[in-house]
Amino acid sequence: MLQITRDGEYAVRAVLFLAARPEGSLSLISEIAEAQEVPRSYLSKIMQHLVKAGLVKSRRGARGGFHLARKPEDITLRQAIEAIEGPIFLNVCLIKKGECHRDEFCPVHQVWKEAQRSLFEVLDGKTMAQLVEDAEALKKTSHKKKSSGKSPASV
Amino acid sequence: MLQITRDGEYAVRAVLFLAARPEGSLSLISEIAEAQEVPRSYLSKIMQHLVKAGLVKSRRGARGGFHLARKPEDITLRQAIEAIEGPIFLNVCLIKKGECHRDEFCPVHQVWKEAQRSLFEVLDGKTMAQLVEDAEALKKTSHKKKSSGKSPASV
DNA sequence: CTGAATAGGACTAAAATCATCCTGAATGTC
DNA sequence: GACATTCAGGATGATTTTAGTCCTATTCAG
Repeated sequence: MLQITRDGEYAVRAVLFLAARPEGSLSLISEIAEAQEVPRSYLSKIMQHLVKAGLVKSRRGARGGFHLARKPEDITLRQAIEAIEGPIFLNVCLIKKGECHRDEFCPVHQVWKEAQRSLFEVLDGKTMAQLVEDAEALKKTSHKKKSSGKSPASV
Repeated sequence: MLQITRDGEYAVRAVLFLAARPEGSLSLISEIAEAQEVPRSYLSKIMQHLVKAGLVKSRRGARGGFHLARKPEDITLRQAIEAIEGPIFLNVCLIKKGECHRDEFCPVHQVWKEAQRSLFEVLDGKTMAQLVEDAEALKKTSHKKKSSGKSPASV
């Protein structure tokens, strides 16, 4: 449907949550699930995939939990998504050469290629570190809004 | 899956086929289906949708068929796709304000917005008229390749 | 040993995807 | 008017994906 699945969305939320934690600390599934509003049992699967994909590391048993396998500035939004959803292809004809025999003469093929490149540019351009910063900036903005009221009458 | 469906792909092929025909001529479903390698009975559904979406007009009965409702230069790739797939939203949080209550503080929301804008820029930027031109250029290139051989040794 | 955590498999309901087939309605031709 | 030709539209269906839940096994700290 040309839309990322809940899996992808949840994965991003989870990775982003871990990125915002102090380095070295472990987070529990239940913590992440609650904070990011993801069904706990479902998130469990997602985390497993993230571990397998090498984005996240886990420790079992008491005092276990999850933490990022790399620094937040070394994980892009696209990587988080593709870790769960697999490689993104806007159209089947982009999967690999020869996947669609029409690509030789199909003028739309090139456009899909360009569209995908353009999408990747955005998704590759955002790291988890940047997103954490953005989140902090947003928090401040919404705080200001609430505390200062609607009209900033008093200068 | 962040991928257009066959529906979308088939719709684009059908519209593109009609765009390449001389103005005023009618095309049969079977013609389009064969030329564009789309299952005939399936294409029938797609054409119905395209008619309802106002991109294509149809005439029933003997000597009936389909033709574009507008000039090829007035139909963009995105319009052809969305006529069948409905509006594109890369993430549910983009559907409308309030669809996702997290958008106020979610730093990823803005990135999706930008990603979608970037995708639309490409898809809006190609008209059926341009694609027909591209197709003609491609035909010439592949022809040249065949006739001139692999290595252009003789200068 | 025990309790706390993740790992992983089995299972499921609902929806989407990708079609096919048949009947009905419209329309040009003889 | 009968008839052949086309599109319109509904019913049906197999398969896959989506979005989960639940239970058991494994691991590990204390």
